[in-house]
Order: sequence, then structure tokens, then C-alpha cells
Amino acid sequence: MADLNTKQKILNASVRLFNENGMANVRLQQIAKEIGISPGNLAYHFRNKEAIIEAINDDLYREAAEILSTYRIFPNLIDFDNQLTKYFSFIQKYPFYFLDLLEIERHYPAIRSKRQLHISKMISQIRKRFDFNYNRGLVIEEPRKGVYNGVANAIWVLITFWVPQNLVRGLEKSMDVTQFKEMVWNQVYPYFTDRGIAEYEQLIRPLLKKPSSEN
Amino acid sequence: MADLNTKQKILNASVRLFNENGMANVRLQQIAKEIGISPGNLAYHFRNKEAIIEAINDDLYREAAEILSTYRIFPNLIDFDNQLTKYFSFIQKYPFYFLDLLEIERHYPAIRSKRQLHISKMISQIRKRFDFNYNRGLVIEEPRKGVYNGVANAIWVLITFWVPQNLVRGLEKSMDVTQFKEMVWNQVYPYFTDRGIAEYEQLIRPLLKKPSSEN
DNA sequence: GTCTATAGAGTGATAGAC
DNA sequence: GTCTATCACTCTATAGAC
Repeated sequence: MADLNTKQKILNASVRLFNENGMANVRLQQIAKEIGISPGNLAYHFRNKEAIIEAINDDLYREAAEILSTYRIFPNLIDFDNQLTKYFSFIQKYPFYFLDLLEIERHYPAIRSKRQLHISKMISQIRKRFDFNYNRGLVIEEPRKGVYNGVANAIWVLITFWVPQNLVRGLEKSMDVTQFKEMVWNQVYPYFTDRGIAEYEQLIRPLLKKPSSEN
Repeated sequence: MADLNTKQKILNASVRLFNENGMANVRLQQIAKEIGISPGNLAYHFRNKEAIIEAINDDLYREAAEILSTYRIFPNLIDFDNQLTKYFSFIQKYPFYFLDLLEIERHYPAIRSKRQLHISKMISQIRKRFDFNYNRGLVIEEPRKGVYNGVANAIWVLITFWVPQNLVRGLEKSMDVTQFKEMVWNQVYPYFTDRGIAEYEQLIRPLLKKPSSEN
């Protein structure tokens, strides 16, 4: 473990520096210096900066796709809660990616389409949960056409930006997965039926109890 | 109106270009070219790029502060709904600012403290509305300490990032103020008392009816 | 695979004439 | 107030030795 190959060292250092300084502000020399190699050597392993970013991007989407793939035949409330837990860790691992999204899209268009596709999948998966839970009688019928699309969109915004923005504001201390999940669940709450509220209170609410601070 | 002074022309062109390309990607020469002046002339009016950004920032905060200042002695539900309408226009006017937030903070620290202050004011004003409406019997008592701070925070994230992110995703067509406001109101909904729900349905819901698309 | 050294392409900012 | 010309600097990418 202590002796990773140079290629992997470069990727690890890049992610670390990107998270700290933002992608646009990290110089190739800085990455090289960070792991004690020369700029020339770095260029030997990655043709250019874009190649580094694409490699990171691939890793990142592999992880993201894995989270999405846990969507099951029976996507109940607990299932979604589990997914949220995983997303929380994921976003904490790559905050730069969500803060630099627009810059990435502008400078590396190849990455853009991949991302747009993933966002669509994510939102549509969230959207499908409404249909599923409507059939189970846990959420009400869509009040007007497009409402649940809107809610799914809001959930995506919160999942995607709540963590990085709190990091930027220096609130990492007061940020925990419980708060994150409760916030997301609040998006669904207005659309629960009585049965939905009952199931939520029984299955999910207990999971959102703050762990005692003495730990 | 057609003959603004050069200083104002520079600011207008800068905002336009920043919105299109992102602040970091707009060259001083590009701004100069946009309004048909030389780079030297631009430098005469603004010492450097930071001076341009600070001037825009000042305008921007003047507008933002004006919206916040409409918080009244009697901040009822309609009052908040009005504020949301104003915020929606404001954010549409300066989307670059919310997308480039992190870059601005990194490169122009003077701007950072102003922004942090404004965010705090905004969130704390949202937070105060919960106390006020608790006293009026429209929202329930805070279930646990910190919950309403969390909701106020989520509302801020949504107000701040929903519009710019939908612009980035190319969804400006399907984006309207009604959808925006309904999404924000959904944050409050889980905490309404029965009386709160009644007042919401009576006063706010009618405002959220989509205008007929034939217009 | 790794190094040193530097070419090449901008970009922000300035000098000085008009 | 406005212009042209250019300096000083930064950063990416490459050349070529080991």
C-alpha cells in the first residue's frame, strides 16, 4: 500500500489538491511536487491535464454508478435512505467536483455529456420512486403533471450542493449525515399519505436520531 | 440611455460576459472589444480585473440587501412569497455569481467576508420567520434544537443553486418562478400546524397556480 | 521511467503618444 | 479619455539526456 505506482499516486494527489484549491488553480508542477516527481515524469504518465481529469472522472463515475445501481426491484423507503448514506460519503470524497462543475464542463466538453447523462439517470431514478410509492399507497397522486419531476429536481440540487456549500462556508464541524438525510426526506414529506407518514415515522425517523454526542 | 458613460458600459458588458463564460474565462481584452474600446482605456477606468469585479459585487449586494430589507415587522406568509419572487429575478440576473462563488472567494478575499455576512443574514432572516410563525401558531414547535436552522440552511441552498444549476443544464425553458417558489414552500410544509396548512392553502397555493400556457 | 531545461502561447497590467 | 505597443509573468507542454 505504501508503494503505489506513480500513475495512481498522481491521481490521488490530484484529487487531494483539486479538493483543496479547485481544479483550475492546481498546476501540473504542483501535482508533481506533491509526490516528489518531475513535471516531465508527470507528462510521461498523463499526456496533459485533461487526461488526469478524465481518469479521475472515470473513477468518480464508477463510484456514482455503483450507488445508483443499488436501486432495486423493491425500492422502499429504507432502500432510499441507504442510498442517501452512500451519496453523502461520495460527495464528501470529491467536493471539488461539485464546486467546479461548470468549469469542468466548459473546458472539457467530453466530460459534459457523461455528466448530463448521470444527472438525468439520478433524477429519473428519484422520480420513479414516487410512482413506486404511489402504487404502494405511501405518497399521494401527483397533484399536477410535472410536480414530482420538480421535487426530484430539488432533491438532486440538495444532494449535490448541500455538502460542498457547507464545506465552503466552513461548517464541516456541524455537518453530519443525519442532518443531510433529514433535509432530503423533508422534500418527500409533503406528499406522503397518512400511511406514508406512518411508515416514515416507524422506519426512517428512528434512523435519523442524532447519535449521542459522547462518542 | 443609449449613451451610457464608459464606466457603466464596462460593467454591463462584464456582467453579460461573466454570465455567459464564467468570470475566470473572460479576458480584459474581450470586455474591451465587446464595447469597442481599447484595453488601455479599460485600464483607465478600472485599475485591474478585481476592481471591475468589486464594482459589480457592490451593485449586486445593493440589490440583495434591498430584497432582504423588505423583511417587515409582520413577516407573514405572503411577505415571504413576495421575497421569493424578487430573489428569483435577482438570481436570474447574475447567475455567474452563484456558479463562480468559490472562484471569487479564492481570488478576491475582500469579497469573501461580505458574502459570508450576507449569507448569514439571509439564513438568519429565514430562521426568524419560523419563530414568528410559531408564535402565530402556523408552524409547530421546533422538534429538536437545530432543526429549524437546518431547514433554513436547506432553503438557502435551494434558493441559491436551483436557478443557476437549471440554467447550466439548459432547462431555462421549463423554469419558472412558480416552480421555484413551490419548491421552497415545500421546505416549510412539513412543519406547518393544521392552521398553518389552512393559511398556506388559502393564501399561498392560489399564487402558485401555473398561469395558463396560452399567453 | 525519470530527470532538467525551455519553448510556446497566452494574459494582466503598464508606458507613453494623442 | 482614448489609443497602440509591449513588458513581465504564468502555465502547459515538449525536447532530449540519463
